[in-house]
Amino acid sequence: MNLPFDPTGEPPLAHRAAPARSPLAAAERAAIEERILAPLNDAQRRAVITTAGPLLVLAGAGSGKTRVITHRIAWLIEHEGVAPWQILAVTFTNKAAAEMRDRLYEMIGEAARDVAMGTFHSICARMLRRDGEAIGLPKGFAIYDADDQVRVIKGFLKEDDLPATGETKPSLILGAISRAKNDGLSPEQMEDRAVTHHERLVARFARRYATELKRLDALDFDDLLLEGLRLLQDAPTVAERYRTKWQYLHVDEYQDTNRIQYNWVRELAAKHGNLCVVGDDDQSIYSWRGADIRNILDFERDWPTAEVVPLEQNYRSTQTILDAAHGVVSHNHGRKQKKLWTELQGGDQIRVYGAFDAEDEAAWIVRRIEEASAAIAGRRADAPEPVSLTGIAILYRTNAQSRAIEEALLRSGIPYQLIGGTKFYQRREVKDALAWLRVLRSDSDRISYERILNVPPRGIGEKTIELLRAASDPTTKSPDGVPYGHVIAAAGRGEIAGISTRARNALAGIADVIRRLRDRIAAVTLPELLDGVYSESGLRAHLASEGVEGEERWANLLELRGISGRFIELAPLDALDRFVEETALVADQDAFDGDAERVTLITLHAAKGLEWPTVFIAGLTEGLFPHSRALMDQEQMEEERRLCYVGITRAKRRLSLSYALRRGWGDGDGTPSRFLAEIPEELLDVANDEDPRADGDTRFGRGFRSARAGFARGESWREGSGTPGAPSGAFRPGRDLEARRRAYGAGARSGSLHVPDADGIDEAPDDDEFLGESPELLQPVGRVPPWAALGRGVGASSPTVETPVESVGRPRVTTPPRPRIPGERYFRDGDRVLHPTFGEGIVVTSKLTRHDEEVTIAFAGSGVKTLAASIAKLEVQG
DNA sequence: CACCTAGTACTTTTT
DNA sequence: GTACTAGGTG
Repeated sequence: MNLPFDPTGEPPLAHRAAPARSPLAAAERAAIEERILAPLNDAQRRAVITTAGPLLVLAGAGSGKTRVITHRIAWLIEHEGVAPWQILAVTFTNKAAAEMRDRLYEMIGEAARDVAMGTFHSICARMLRRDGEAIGLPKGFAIYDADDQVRVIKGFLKEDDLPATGETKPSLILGAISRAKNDGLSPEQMEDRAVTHHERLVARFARRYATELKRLDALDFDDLLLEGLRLLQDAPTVAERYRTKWQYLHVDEYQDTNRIQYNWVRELAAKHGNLCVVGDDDQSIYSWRGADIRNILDFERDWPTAEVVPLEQNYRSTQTILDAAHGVVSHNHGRKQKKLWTELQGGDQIRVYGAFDAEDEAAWIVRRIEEASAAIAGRRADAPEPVSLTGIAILYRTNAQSRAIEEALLRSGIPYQLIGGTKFYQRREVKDALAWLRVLRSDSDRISYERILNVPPRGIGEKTIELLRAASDPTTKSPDGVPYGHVIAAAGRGEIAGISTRARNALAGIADVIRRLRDRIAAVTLPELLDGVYSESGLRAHLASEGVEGEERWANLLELRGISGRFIELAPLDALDRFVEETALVADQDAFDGDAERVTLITLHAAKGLEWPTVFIAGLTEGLFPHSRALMDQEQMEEERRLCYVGITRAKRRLSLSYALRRGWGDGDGTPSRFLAEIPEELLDVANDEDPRADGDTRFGRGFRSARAGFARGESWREGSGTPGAPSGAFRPGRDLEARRRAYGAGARSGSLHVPDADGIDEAPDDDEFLGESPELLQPVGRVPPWAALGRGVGASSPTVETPVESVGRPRVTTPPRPRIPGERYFRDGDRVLHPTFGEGIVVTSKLTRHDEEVTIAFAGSGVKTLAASIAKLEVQG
């Protein structure tokens, strides 16, 4: 999380003139010029010193755009004498903003703190927090995420007795509402334009949704932008203040801005026109979120005096990688013609592997990583360069693909960090705790109240909630409705008929807890407030009685408490506000740690803006990547292609592309992706080219060469041309495929040694032929618990484990307990531990929190868990 | 009212 | 393989 900056505050909003610019001595000036401009090429330099008026920087992948923005800001401050707080930089993620601030800090020191930086969402949120009242917004509005939104819609569906599936699926309705909002349509306009039955239905929901959010004092993500824009349009005094304050505007990833964001920027820049946007039309991958690629394509039309600076020298990748990326993206139409170049001629060929299935694919990736990291230990003389795990990333199209890869990594003991997936702030217990905090700030936030009412279970069920809701809804007596918090207090006093005694007592208890916690807010720190929430809400006791799952959740709550400590310098009420706000706006990517000695697992979308020496892209089959939803649509297909371009250009030195001939449930038919066919063949090193269909097996995709030839002839595949889920019995893969699957497949998973596969084929593999082909494949997997080497560091030899696997979970040796020293970690990386339920595991890492130690453990059968040492009954094994 | 089970439907990407 | 739902039981 990016620590406090106040977009409006220090220095105060009241307009101040820029500090009087004392004329710089010539020598001083020359020194600044040298320091800021010397590291730049000609084009970058031009972008940095062009400070007045509109500027479009067309920055190809890896061409140093972040560097241009930071140097430009440094230039503005040091050379042009602009005050830091007169500069605004909008980035795509909070992480990017934090990084930019760090880099700027290195260049110019303390002044970096005062530059306004953040995402569109976070900047708007803070402006609205401060000035929202000017357009009638409540001071303490809540920010609703996808989960909260779904709850609102589900409430409607319940009222109407409609199913939450099919055409009234909440996410579908919300998607339609969001699109309309981003197109600037009001619910009324939606209704007017609705033609189909479904459009009318969505329009009605949109109207209801808007009314309801207003009543709940809540804004969703779209509202933050819309209201942010409205603030600039409808509150002239406020708008004028911001326009005067922010004299120099920067927008990164401009190709991914939507219409609302575009208008917001235009409003801010209206007066001075000092607007620098940086982007690359080839990297536009968010049209589904309303991003409008025309914003960048038409910039010169919108700002006729704009200067345009193309950055075409790439500093990141080898020529081979750039040629591959260009090979793919040049199949798109309507792009700004450009071709990146690099001084790094040549480079390793791009490896391509056609795997049997997703497990085989993951295993292949793991082997390549092991090979490369063996080079660190100096085991491989021919290794090109040592590789650290920090420098390796595995990219994929959908989050679901991470599972197979995670399992393979876990098995081989390679540490990894997963970006995305189930996010910390979306976990149930974390959201529950945050709901408690939100409730403390607001009487209206019904969604949050309903979240906490029965967590832990207090005998408040659907019926009670219905009564509460009815009491809260507008009536003739109270046309605006009654705030939910008041209703709860009233119900606790027995003023609402029909509520059971049990529920009534529970509600009185909740009202009482809320009252007590509210009294305490101003007097205690945020972590202490959370302690109060945990104990008085009963959350803590509840989790303690929930066994192992409870431990894990409790660990998350401790983590949340730890995070809340970052706001400790602020006044308690502000700290609460900021904490609740920022936890609502954190992005996945914000969790990425670029220094951790771990392999990174990440979606292609989230990988934008990042880079690694070694990159794997997995799942390159038709239907998965390009995704099936793009197969019929030219525009969407082009976006998939840009996504592929983004993926390829993340790699600095080595790139591997892989696909699986057979995938599970419907995500692709196993035909190698057309993107593979679009890369010039001489750049590729095809490790495996089997074509099961040549043997008449239609359960698999075509082989690489056959597919390539097919694409060259203009053939196309549609989803389903393979036959995933074909009737069993037809399954007759070539024996080498079968053997590979056996070596890597189900039988080796998660410590259980032998599971007959789903097809019932359970004959002995033809080991001889198999071993002859690649002897290492049978090695540890399937013979020893695969997780045996966990936590021992990469490149270390796997320890021999004599224990038969059947005995896993039973202690063999018991050693005297290790002394517990306060303030020091008790568990060490690599410790073998025993847990009453999860069985045996290896400590991956642990860290101290204020009152406890959180231990991350890889268990044989249950995966990786983080447990609180004080609660979990963990035994260290000898 | 809470918990369990079995059955069903569904899978993009995210601030 | 999972996430969610409905329906039954305690």
